[in-house]
Order: sequence, then C-alpha cells, then structure tokens
Amino acid sequence: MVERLDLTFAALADPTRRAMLASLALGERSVGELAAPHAMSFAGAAKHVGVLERAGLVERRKAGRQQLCRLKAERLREADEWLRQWERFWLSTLDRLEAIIVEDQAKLK
Amino acid sequence: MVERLDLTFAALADPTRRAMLASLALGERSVGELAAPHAMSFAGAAKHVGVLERAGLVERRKAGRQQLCRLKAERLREADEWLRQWERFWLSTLDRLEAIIVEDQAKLK
DNA sequence: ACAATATAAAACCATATGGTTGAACGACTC
DNA sequence: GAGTCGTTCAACCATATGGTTTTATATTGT
Repeated sequence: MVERLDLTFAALADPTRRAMLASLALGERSVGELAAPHAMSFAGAAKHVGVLERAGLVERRKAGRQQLCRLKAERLREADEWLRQWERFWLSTLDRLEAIIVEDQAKLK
Repeated sequence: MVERLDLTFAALADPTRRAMLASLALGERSVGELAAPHAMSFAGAAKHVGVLERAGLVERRKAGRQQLCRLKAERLREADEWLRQWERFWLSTLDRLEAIIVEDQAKLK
C-alpha cells in the first residue's frame, strides 16, 4: 500500500496526467483522444498514459486498432483516504485564519 | 494553482516525506527529530524536509540552534479538494463492486 | 576561548523522468 | 495486397531526484 501511494501521488504530480484523468471523467477515451489536446508528440503523451496505467488509475482495453482507456477510481480513493488524515488540521480555526491571510496577501500582488 | 498541485503531489510521492508529515501531525519537530527515524544520512533527510518546505507543506522557524518545523495543512486541503472531484466515481456501485473483486483476488494470492 | 551540537551547503553519483525521433506492427479500408 | 491509422517500442537526450560525503556556520555549554 505504501508503494501504491508512491505511484498514485507521483502519477498525479503532473498537469498533463491530471488533465487526462479529467478527460476520462467524462467517459472512455482512446489513447489518441487523450493525447490530442497536449502540445507534445504522440509518443510523449502515450508515455503519460502508461504512467497512469502502471499507477492503476486507468484501465485499457483493445477495441479494434484503438486502445480505449477507462478511469479506475479506487487508487484515487486510497489517496484521498490518506489525505483526510489531516482534515482536522485544515479545519482548525487557526489554520483557516492563516489561509485567509495568505489569500489576502496573494490578492495584494 | 496548477504548479502548486504539482509540488504538493510530488512531495507526497515519497514514503520518507509522508512519514515526516505523520510525525509533524503530533506537533512541532526539529529537523533532527524528523530525520532521526529514517535510515539515511542526516543531510539526505534534511533534503526531504526542504522538499516539504518548498511544497508549502511545512513551515520552519528558528529556535536557537534548532530549526522547528510545523505542519501547514492548506496545501493538503487543496490536494484533497482536487481528489474529491472523483468522489462520485469511487462511490459508484460499479466501482465498489470492482474494488471488492480486486481485494478478493489479492487475498487469494 | 573551546568543544560539541544542529543545521546548511556544496560537490558528486546513480537512476528516474519527461521529452524527442524513428522504426515496427496489428487492424481496418480500398 | 497496399496503404493508412492507432499505437507500441527502442534509442537517445537533458534535467530532476534521492542519495552520499565533506565542509562550513551558527549556537550552546563548559
């Protein structure tokens, strides 16, 4: 499970891959469809799909010459479960006050 | 915000750093205290603390010759918020059924 | 003043990551 | 059967990451 979290968080630490997941939230997508919106070579994008698959966030099935990908939420749930350990911290009044201050400072820039 | 999620998830993708956060959940810790439990050089562990700090998950303050670290939950909350976009997927009956099957198969090994 | 402590900083190494190009391959179309 | 489409694979490159050791710098205790 520890290594699973490693893979999951590492897979999520890239905007291209997060965008692909967002696309998969709307339904199955072929590798080509997942790759298209991204400004990089097809092979590069396909590697990202591979990372998502190896992390268990995506499942592939052959459909003719296409390869259809489907979201697998289970690992996302595990990651979320881990994160919620700290819920009490971000819910604490002190932390919320601090967050507000940080936001205000950001707006001033 | 996109780059923030990059940093947050990347910081979480390492068991040493997750363990450090768990330690910080119990209260402030010096860099040395954070480093001690891990089977690596002090400098190596201190680098991990640096990663956590740069990701905004940890705050440092000087206290004599020590450097006390405190958990900052705000970025964890942001990561959690992002993950919960997919909550409906892992709550869906189909996905839950699949999860149960996967677990059963794991138990058979 | 001196030694010990806590940490930072620099240089280095091996491996991983994110990207590229080009070749190969199976599956459809004609 | 030939070409095209969707995809994989291999080789390569630059940079990032996770670790090491050594050196340096405050701070504290004696």
